[in-house]
Amino acid sequence: MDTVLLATETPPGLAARKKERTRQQLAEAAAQLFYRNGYDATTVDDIVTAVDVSSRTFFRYFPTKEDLVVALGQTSMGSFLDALAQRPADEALLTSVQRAIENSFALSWKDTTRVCSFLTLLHDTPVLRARWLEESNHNRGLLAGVIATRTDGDPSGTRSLLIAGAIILAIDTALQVWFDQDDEDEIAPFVYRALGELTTPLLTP
Amino acid sequence: MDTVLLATETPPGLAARKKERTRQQLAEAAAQLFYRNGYDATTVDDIVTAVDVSSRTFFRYFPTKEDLVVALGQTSMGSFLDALAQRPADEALLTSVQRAIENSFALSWKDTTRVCSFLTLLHDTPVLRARWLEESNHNRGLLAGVIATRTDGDPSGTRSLLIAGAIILAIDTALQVWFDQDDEDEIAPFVYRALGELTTPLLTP
DNA sequence: TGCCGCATGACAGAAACTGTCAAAATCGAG
DNA sequence: CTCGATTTTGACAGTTTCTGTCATGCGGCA
Repeated sequence: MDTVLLATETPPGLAARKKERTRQQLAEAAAQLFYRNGYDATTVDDIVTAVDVSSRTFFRYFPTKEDLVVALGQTSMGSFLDALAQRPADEALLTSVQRAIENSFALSWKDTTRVCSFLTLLHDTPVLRARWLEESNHNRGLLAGVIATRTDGDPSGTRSLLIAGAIILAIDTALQVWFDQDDEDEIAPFVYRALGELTTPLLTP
Repeated sequence: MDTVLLATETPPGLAARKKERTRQQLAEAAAQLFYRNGYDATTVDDIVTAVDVSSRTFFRYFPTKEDLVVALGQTSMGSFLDALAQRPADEALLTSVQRAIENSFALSWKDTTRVCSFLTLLHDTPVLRARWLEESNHNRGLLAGVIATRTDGDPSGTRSLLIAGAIILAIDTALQVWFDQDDEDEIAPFVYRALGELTTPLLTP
């Protein structure tokens, strides 16, 4: 059954490579057009013309035009969740989160100009902001699951959802603050500072 | 200049009343159709047919089909912000928020079936969830402004945004938890409980 | 080489919008 | 009440996103 793969360079066949290549081309062409002309002003037709595929093919790769942007912003949330899940459960959650970030998001955040371009796109395209928030909302559910296993609590209980939401919130807020005062500082410190705020009560009784 | 208005019953002219009436009719017809058939399955044509106006007119009242749902969910966020702004600045923020809620959201939350219908709509229509989150995100900015004036901090500083975000987060989470275990309990206690959680650190260092 | 499967392209069409312009209703003044 | 100005509406054409369908063709495999 299993063929021995020594040259794992390109495990899948030629067709699969071509497919992945087309996907990348679409994403890249779209990114350039979006950053140059804006999201709304860029039609799917513009994108497929640049890559020379049919518009029907585009929608086979990306269910909607918005999904294309989600793919662009694909920070490594999956890696983050994996990394977090593998931290020891008795470690302080803040520490676990920081360590997990170092092995996942931190890499994407190195490319500040890329992050800046992406945040600009979100900044002045309400529909994309909405889509991204929905993505964050989805991730919140996943994160709540991981957190619940650490405290063997209810993944859909108030506490888990609140903590997960707060972590996502801190990250998003940090990115926004970093973006607003756009010196070319590193992003990570902003995030760690925002996460640090969560160790103090947000409301005083 | 000013004509003396004794019968302030209907200050604006006949046209304005008619306009408002059409708006209400559109909203109500849409609500029924959405709740009955779902959001996606309901076309703008269905809605305008029910009210007997042209589809072009619909888009003069609501920029998009989504905005119609936002109007349906119009909880009194404006009232909440006003009420909060008028609380004494030296009062504990949690208390201020609770009092402000009592005079704004609490009223809308009385109609649990209505809230339930709306949350159901959000639950199984991703695009509406996204839109609603964007709305929440906008409100977060406004709330951060009010909070900043109390602590004379920076409205777009990390702390203000974080606190505002956490409050919105607590409310949304409470609504979701209430919705998931749908006994016909009152909503307010869920919200107050979630807000109470914010008085303890969400992360331990 | 020759067959199979899947990706692609070329349609046609639904549905959400938008611009434009003429008809109709409302309003304000005489 | 009438007339003209302003506003609201409807009709129409057009763009854009997105979907179903079906025939063509390329890559994979014997």
